[in-house]
Amino acid sequence: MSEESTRRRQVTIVDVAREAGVSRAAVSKVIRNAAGVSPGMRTRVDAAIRVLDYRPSASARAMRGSSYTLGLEIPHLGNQFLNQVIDGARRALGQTPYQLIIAPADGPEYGAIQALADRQVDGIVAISPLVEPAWLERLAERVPVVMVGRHDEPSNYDNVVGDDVTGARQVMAHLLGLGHRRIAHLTEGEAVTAPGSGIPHSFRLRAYQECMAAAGFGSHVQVVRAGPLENSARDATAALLAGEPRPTAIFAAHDELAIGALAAIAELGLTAREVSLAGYDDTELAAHPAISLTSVNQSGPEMGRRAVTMLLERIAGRTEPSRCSITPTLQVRASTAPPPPEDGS
Amino acid sequence: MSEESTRRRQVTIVDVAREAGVSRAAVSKVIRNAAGVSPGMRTRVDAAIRVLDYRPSASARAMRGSSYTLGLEIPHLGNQFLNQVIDGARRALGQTPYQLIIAPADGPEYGAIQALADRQVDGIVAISPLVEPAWLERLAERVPVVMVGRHDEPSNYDNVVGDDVTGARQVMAHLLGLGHRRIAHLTEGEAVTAPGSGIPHSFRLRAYQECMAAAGFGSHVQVVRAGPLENSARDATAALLAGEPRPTAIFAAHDELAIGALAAIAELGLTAREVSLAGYDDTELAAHPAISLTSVNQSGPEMGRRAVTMLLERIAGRTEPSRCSITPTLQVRASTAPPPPEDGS
DNA sequence: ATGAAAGCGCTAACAA
DNA sequence: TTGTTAGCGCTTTCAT
Repeated sequence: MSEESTRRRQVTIVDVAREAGVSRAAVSKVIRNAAGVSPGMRTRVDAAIRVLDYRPSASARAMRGSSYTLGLEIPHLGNQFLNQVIDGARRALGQTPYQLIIAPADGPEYGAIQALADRQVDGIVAISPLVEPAWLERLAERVPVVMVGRHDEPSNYDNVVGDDVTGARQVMAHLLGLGHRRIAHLTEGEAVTAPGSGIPHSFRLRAYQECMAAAGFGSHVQVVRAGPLENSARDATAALLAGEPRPTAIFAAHDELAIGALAAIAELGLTAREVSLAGYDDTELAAHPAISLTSVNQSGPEMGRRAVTMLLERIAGRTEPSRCSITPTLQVRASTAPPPPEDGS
Repeated sequence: MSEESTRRRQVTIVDVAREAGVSRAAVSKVIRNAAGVSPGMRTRVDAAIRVLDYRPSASARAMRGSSYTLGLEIPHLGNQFLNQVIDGARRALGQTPYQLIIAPADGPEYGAIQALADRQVDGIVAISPLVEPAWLERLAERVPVVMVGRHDEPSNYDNVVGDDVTGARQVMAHLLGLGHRRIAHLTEGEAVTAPGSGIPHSFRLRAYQECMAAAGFGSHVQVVRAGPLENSARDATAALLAGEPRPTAIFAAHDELAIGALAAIAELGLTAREVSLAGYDDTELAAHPAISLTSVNQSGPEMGRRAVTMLLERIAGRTEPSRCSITPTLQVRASTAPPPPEDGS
């Protein structure tokens, strides 16, 4: 009659306390490694925990103290660079009692970030979201937040960024040094590159424009934009390469765009000798012999590690905002080469 | 003296009840869309919720009912195919009240899956973990579980798999049809391909062996294994291609291995005319012109969608196990071609 | 249709 | 050092 084997009742701290012949508080102290427990007590409780296969309820814990959970929001899955950041974050958590959970967004990240907060995570790492800084400031009053990849000047949260101006300048110096004059920049939509948005792409774009102007090629500035769709970068590049005069080099604002551009280049049967291509992020694929993409390494794992470190500091009590900027380095590969000799020269 | 602007007290259901001039129970009913609330009540409560910017605490809800959270465990980030599965799962959740969170594992997945259970998720999607089926059965007694990518015969949980035998046979029929005789198989370690493990790779390996034998090339069976390290597939392939006689085709057990193999092939300056290459999963990259990899499409998004659907059914009360097998289709691309003419013929 | 009250599993004062 | 107890915010009978 009773639902016998269907759903066993959960083992709680009370069961452990009874099994070990101690109080609930004692068990609580043991599982939190809190002070004030005798070795004997600890031994007995640990034994009871093992016997009963007890698992503390994160929800119940969250109601009184911490959930021992850190939430990480990403704009979308499948971006290799972001995966590196996440991996760095995960490793940094190492032997801490915290568990990392990831909330993937799609489009405006408010929902995913809010969902993490609703779940009483002890802290949030938000990666490059399009959310309003003011909104984040408010959220950060309630829960520790570290933002990765935005050049904001937050007062309630921390941020970790790459030095995008330096990175972009390295690319441009490399391309200009090879002799390129008609260098195009492939980036994302206007919303993402708007000056003052604080988004890395806006800094890379500006640096591109400034380098072109400084080299005296301001009139050759050509900005191409890819939308969020699958083959957008590929199509945009195909259109770019069909125009006259064709650029001799393309600086893509990140590797994913570059891979898309490479598809267009490959489809036209062109090589680095005709069109040079540089990316940003130095993802795993960039090093692949079939791709061999010149790219800027801003060490994603390190960014993830730093983000978690800062978040743990905040959880531990720090309230002054902290910033961290990572200096990138250029990885030169086969996708960039000197331009072909000028036509009619 | 009091901590004024530092940390505002959280808005609770009590605040909403007071603001709306109703009871806590009434508010609870409204936020759950439960029956027995008058339109007027609903209106007033909704208004109060908006005014106070109230967010229900998932932890508190989890203690009495659901957490409205579904957990998804993946063996590791960065696998494009798994990302497709996740994306399918995320979309399937669509307008349901459930939020998807992801727990990345590394190595044995017990920890990540357990972490999700500890957090009182309402259900778990586990992707191809190396965990003992018996362990999962026990867990599934306490929380709804759907397993993706293992050919188990579970009694307490559901599973979603691709038809790996059919997929592998399609690859082999294609390669044999092109005239290949010395076909090697690149796969993962012994633990993953052990017969009876239920892991897809074991089925793909077996199908490879059987197809070779059936075609009369049993003596040409050559299984190469890649470890978990970065360039393992690349190195293993390089060693394979250095041997004599060199195989004319390689069937990689999944695209990631194939991409690694391609690196070795490209480094030797070889093309599809010398060495054909086929993968499995038909990831985005396989379609890239610079890669153009023949691969088996088992529609990851559909697998994710199905997994979530089944999980929601279980949450709704189903207890009989359910299975779902997805039929794959072969995508032929430029990486496979007829073998070169036999030496000394 | 609405409200009162018990209690989910845990932590943190405080008492012993 | 150990135990007692009061909640955390919510859902859910059960009255009204």
